[in-house]
Amino acid sequence: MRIEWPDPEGQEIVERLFAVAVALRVHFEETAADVGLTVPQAHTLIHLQEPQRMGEVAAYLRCEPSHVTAIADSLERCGLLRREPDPEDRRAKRLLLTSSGQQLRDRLVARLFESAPIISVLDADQRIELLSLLRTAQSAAGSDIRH
Amino acid sequence: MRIEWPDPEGQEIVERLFAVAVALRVHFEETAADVGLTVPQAHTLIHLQEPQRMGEVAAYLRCEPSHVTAIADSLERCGLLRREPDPEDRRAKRLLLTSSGQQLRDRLVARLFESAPIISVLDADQRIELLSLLRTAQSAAGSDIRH
DNA sequence: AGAAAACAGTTCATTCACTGAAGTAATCTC
DNA sequence: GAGATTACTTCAGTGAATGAACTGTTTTCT
Repeated sequence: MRIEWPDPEGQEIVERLFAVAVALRVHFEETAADVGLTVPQAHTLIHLQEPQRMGEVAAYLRCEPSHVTAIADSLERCGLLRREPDPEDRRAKRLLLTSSGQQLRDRLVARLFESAPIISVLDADQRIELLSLLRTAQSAAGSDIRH
Repeated sequence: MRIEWPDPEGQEIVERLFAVAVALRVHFEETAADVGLTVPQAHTLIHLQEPQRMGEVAAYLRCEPSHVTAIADSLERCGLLRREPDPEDRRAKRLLLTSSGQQLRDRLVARLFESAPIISVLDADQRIELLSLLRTAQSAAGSDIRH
């Protein structure tokens, strides 16, 4: 990013974290495309390990509910999920994966994690160290996956 | 992300890194919006610390050259940059910031770094540790900033 | 030197993710 | 039980991004 900054060490951390973010994003896009999904479709599929109400999916994706309708339409057309009425609230619908949706989700998740950039280079000790730092850093802030 | 996985520690690292990526992305979007820029406009401005050829900017943004034309048009209309002919190749044009573009870039960069999420929670020792891990992890792979 | 190929940027049509407003049906509140 | 709120849908519109066709410039090859 090449940025001037009074605290060069803090700067480098942010730059490198941005680079991590980019690498993960590209990794996600490529993996989704590999299994024939767009990015929002892949995010939705990943989130549907258990059936979820559409509004809940919209909150997860940080988008308008109307957009979830469109994503669900496309995934339903592909036979990857079904809508079912929510037994607790007849206004709401729950999205749930079909068996082929479940299979595709498994493949997607496996590929996403098996070749994730960055961590593969670290040895066991370094991983533990990194994990501990990430836990500390994130203990305050809460966040979700997003495209 | 809630994902089943044989190596729970590796899984948690990847999940947390995804969360970092999301947080940084949101931070970037908000900061860009704060100074009145869209995400691609902000990325372009940041990259123009020195004048760059449009094709070079396209490579940096990982987009088609025709899209850089559109971004440059909008930033030029705002008076933030100028096109100048590349002295070394009359086919090419270089984008360079006007003084108000330079000012806006400085403000943007300052805000981007001053309140970056995650690191602000860590103390000096932890920062050094994190930085060292990031350096190790990224020594192999090269990557750039992207939306 | 001169013709052909490759290249830098632009224009335009189109795609796709996403928003926002209006509508329908079900549930909550008083 | 009337009125407000909520869950999803429909539809029109925005904005980021692509890809093909075009102009002008440089490179390459003989």
